[in-house]
Amino acid sequence: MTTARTPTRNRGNRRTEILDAAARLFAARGFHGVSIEDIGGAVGISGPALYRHFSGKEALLAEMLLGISSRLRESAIAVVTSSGGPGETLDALLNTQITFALEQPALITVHDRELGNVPEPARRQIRRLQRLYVEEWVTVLAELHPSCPAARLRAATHAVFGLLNSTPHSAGELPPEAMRPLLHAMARAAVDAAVSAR
Amino acid sequence: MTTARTPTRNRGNRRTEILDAAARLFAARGFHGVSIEDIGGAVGISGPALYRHFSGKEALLAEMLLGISSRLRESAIAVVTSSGGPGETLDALLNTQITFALEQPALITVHDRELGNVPEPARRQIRRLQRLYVEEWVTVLAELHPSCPAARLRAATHAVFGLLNSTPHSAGELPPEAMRPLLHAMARAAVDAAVSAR
DNA sequence: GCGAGATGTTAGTCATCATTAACGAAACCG
DNA sequence: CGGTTTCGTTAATGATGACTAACATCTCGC
Repeated sequence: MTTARTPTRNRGNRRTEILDAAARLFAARGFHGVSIEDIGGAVGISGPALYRHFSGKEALLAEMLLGISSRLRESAIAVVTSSGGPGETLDALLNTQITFALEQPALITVHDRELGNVPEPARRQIRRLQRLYVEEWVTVLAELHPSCPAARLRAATHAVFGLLNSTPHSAGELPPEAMRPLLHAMARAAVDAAVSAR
Repeated sequence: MTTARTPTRNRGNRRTEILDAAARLFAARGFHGVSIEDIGGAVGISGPALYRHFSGKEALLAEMLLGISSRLRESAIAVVTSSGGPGETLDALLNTQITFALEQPALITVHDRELGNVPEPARRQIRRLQRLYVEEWVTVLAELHPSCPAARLRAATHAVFGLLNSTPHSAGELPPEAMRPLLHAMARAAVDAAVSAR
């Protein structure tokens, strides 16, 4: 069984290793504040070796953001198609977003800062995925309160994302086991307040 | 009345004009994504003329962030020292932060993204002001619910900032007159949920 | 009117950086 | 084994960009 080992040593691992390191660096210093040399150094190879894995720095960023957007959207679809009432679905959406925010703060940071540095073919696609993700939330919220105008629901959704994605700022204040229920309670209360018209 | 005109033409206006333009550019493309030439161009002068007003690009950023942090903190102090019960004080804090977030989205964006690019003498001072601003909030929240541990209050405060500072993302979804009460209601509900122990 | 300071300008300079070139070595395929 | 692919390496190369120098101009105080 020759395929039992690793086909061509570690195929694909280097790519994701690079993407992870780059995400951390981009989150800390911004896309233009990180050099190709920095990224290579972070994974033990040096400089232009990156071009064996990515066609360029912008392509690397594009793949990173595309990956994040797709994963978020896919998890939202999984949640929405499976569960029961809109209240439970909302809680499940909150949970997946909270998990993501707590486990991948660097990706969260990069995701909402660096879209402007993605070149045009990919940028549109990322925006599309982000929009679709928001619409999953808006749909659930609309079921929960049909009389609320969609624009208000969209604004509320963005505000909740802001709340949940604050984790990079409050890093270390509380352990994740305490952070998770706190964020859930706050977000749920915020949503309910947004949706109860005034 | 020679002083009725403008002393030395427009003393000080150029500086703030530059700071405003730079804030917009930094918010859009990040500190390293904006050149000195870009900033000069945005105010009608070209390139190295900036060095007549600031000692360098980093000094410009430092002054920008220092200004933001000071203004936020001063407004918080004004609110806290003036008003009545903790509930009213919290609402007043929310209102000033919402005003800032709605009127100066670029400053909000730069404020929580670019601290890492400020050189060391100033960075410490900015961090100090940010911490003090958070502590104003925490103090008010503690009055509102003394049994809640301070770490939880701090985490909740950061989460509320994330919610309120989401305005750059939801730009255009709702007019500011609708955005303001929505943000207030959501934030207040989130705070109350955070503070009611579980 | 005139020297000074404030405010610009354009033309270097010197780093940094993304990207390419040219070249090596290990692993796999036959 | 021999050859090809994969994954690295260390030099260029070419742009870009922060900052400095040398040189106007304009206003103001006198």
